[in-house]
Amino acid sequence: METGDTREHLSKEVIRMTFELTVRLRAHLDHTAGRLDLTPMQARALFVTAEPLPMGELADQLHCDASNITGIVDRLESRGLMERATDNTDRRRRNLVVTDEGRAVTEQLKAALRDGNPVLELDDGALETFHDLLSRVLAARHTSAGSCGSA
Amino acid sequence: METGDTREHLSKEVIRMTFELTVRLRAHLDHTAGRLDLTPMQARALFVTAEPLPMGELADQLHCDASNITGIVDRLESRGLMERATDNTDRRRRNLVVTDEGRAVTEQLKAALRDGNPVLELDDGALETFHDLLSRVLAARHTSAGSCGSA
DNA sequence: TATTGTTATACTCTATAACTATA
DNA sequence: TATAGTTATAGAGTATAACAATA
Repeated sequence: METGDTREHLSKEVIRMTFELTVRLRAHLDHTAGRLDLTPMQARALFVTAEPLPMGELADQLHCDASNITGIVDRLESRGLMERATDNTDRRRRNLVVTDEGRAVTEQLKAALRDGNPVLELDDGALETFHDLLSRVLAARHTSAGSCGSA
Repeated sequence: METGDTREHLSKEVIRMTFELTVRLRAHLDHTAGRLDLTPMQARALFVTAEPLPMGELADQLHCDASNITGIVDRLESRGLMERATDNTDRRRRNLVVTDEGRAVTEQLKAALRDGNPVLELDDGALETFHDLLSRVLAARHTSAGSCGSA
């Protein structure tokens, strides 16, 4: 058996499993968000907006077009979970700020996300190893098709 | 420092990172699918339908309501990538079968999914460890909110 | 009576393009 | 002229409920 074949086989398996993990974690997030009366995108927006940030940056972090953010934030704002603050240094910008209620919901979301998360079934040692591997994977720069670039 | 605190801290970090990984892999899948003129759900349907399977089972695997499958399969069928076959043992069922062209597209998809996948940046040893950990995570049964159960 | 898949409905997400207001 | 955000639009995903065909 050649090393290339092993790597090839291993890669295919890992691709399949990361796909499966992604599907499962996505279902977990969607379900958890639903229990808090949040759509998946609303939950992700809250999750990501720890510090005030302009709308375009939220679009980047959520990997979607800026035009979508308007509606998503509209709905969060109408529920009092988020607000648009004006930026005095550049009055085109609207800085998104999570309200107190929004922060409370976000904390509920994070707690609920821990319950039933399959990753946390791992014992301490394995969890630590998993942590290290994730750090390395996430540290790697996006290569060809990482983000929604044109190319 | 107590063990519980370490575990707690580690858990939070791992949750945050799996969330980030999920977002990134999802963007990667969506972008890759788009390059093959597939919507994300169409890509997932093809990915999952290696063996013929009834529509309800596809709904389960895709974690969505059965009513959505009709439209998704309609569009795949109109492109000649998938077909509805009648099941002679139970004529209510329609078994989904990927056509030759559908299989070709699926192979393209899988190959494209490997390119630029951040997980494959890992070296052989780390990849193997990651493989083992994923196996353990995926083997764990869904607990509270794993699937879209009522509860 | 229960199950498989469809249809109808209403809402959300999605990208594209054209627009406003700032810079 | 370029950028941040909005609006309009059309297509796709989403769950719910009511329905047909079959079991």
